[in-house]
Amino acid sequence: MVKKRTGLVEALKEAGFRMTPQRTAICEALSTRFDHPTAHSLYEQVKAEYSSLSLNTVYQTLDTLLRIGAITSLGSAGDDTIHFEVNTDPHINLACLTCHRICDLNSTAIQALEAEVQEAIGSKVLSGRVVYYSECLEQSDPSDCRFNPASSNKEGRVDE
Amino acid sequence: MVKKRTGLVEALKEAGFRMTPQRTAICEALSTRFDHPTAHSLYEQVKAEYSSLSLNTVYQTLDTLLRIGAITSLGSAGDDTIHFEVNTDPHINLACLTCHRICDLNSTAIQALEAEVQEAIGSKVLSGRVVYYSECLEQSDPSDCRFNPASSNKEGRVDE
DNA sequence: AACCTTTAAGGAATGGTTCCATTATCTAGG
DNA sequence: CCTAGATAATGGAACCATTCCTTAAAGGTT
Repeated sequence: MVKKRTGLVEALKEAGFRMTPQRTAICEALSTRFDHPTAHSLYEQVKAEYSSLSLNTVYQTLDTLLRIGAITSLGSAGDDTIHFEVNTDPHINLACLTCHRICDLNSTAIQALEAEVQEAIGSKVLSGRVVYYSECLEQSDPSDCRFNPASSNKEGRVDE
Repeated sequence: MVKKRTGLVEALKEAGFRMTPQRTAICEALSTRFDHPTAHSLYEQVKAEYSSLSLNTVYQTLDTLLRIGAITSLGSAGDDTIHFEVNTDPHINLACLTCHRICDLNSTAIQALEAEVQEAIGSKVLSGRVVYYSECLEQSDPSDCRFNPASSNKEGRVDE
């Protein structure tokens, strides 16, 4: 049972940003794939639809979404590129340092964690990254990730 | 009451790595400062002692320490450079997106979090990053970070 | 002390991300 | 509708943290 996300487009509009076909397409792409995309992978995906799309536009849109808190940044998964998180529900991320995929892990403890943070600082928490690193495989075939939902975690989701 | 850290030098030796003056100096530098240094800031610090030190050596040593789990990587604090964590006790990191400093926050919930991770995956957890982002200041003077231990958190430690 | 292997140094290369100038596009106001 | 003013997209150049490569310089072992 995959939860439908609140629209990124709506979030941009509410924050007072102009809507353009590119932004709409990027938001669509973000909301349809349940992985942890990089700027480049999004670019490739949306460029299929808008051949004139600039990589720069993807970076700008991601930055805008970050600033309004609609997405978060998870940093690198051992591949020196930034992975983004579209699922804003509090959860743990498991990153594999071999295949560089990240999957979500539901957590009950993380609510308490965020409460601790909120209490410790006066100002508002803008975003958070909770990532644990491991090796999901002995072999190096990414299609066989041991973090895969099929093997250990019904609700986990795997990305590239 | 600051806890004395287990030696990084010893960890390297135990892992079978050769000791060199440079590595020793870098480990010393890491263990004496209680912040979340970047490769460059370590380089500047140790270069004062070893003028011939190469930035490359710092990167290599940090990578080695990462691989044996003696330190962890926290990623960027909004400044597009990697900050390292020398305190391997489980804790929360608070990063300020204005002044790019990170401080530690003791947490009780984080033990439960790591237990959840350990249970979810079969393989060993290599490292983790638990970072929350906020703005510590209205004004932009880094010396006045609201995350500063003096103001809110006795055990917090602030870095650049 | 000699040998083999690991490490340091220096500099060049890489590549993700950002910056800049120009052109196109959106939205509000007339 | 049309126009004006502001925001966004594009393309390409620039940036800079990090990595790669090659050579010279130690470690540590027999």
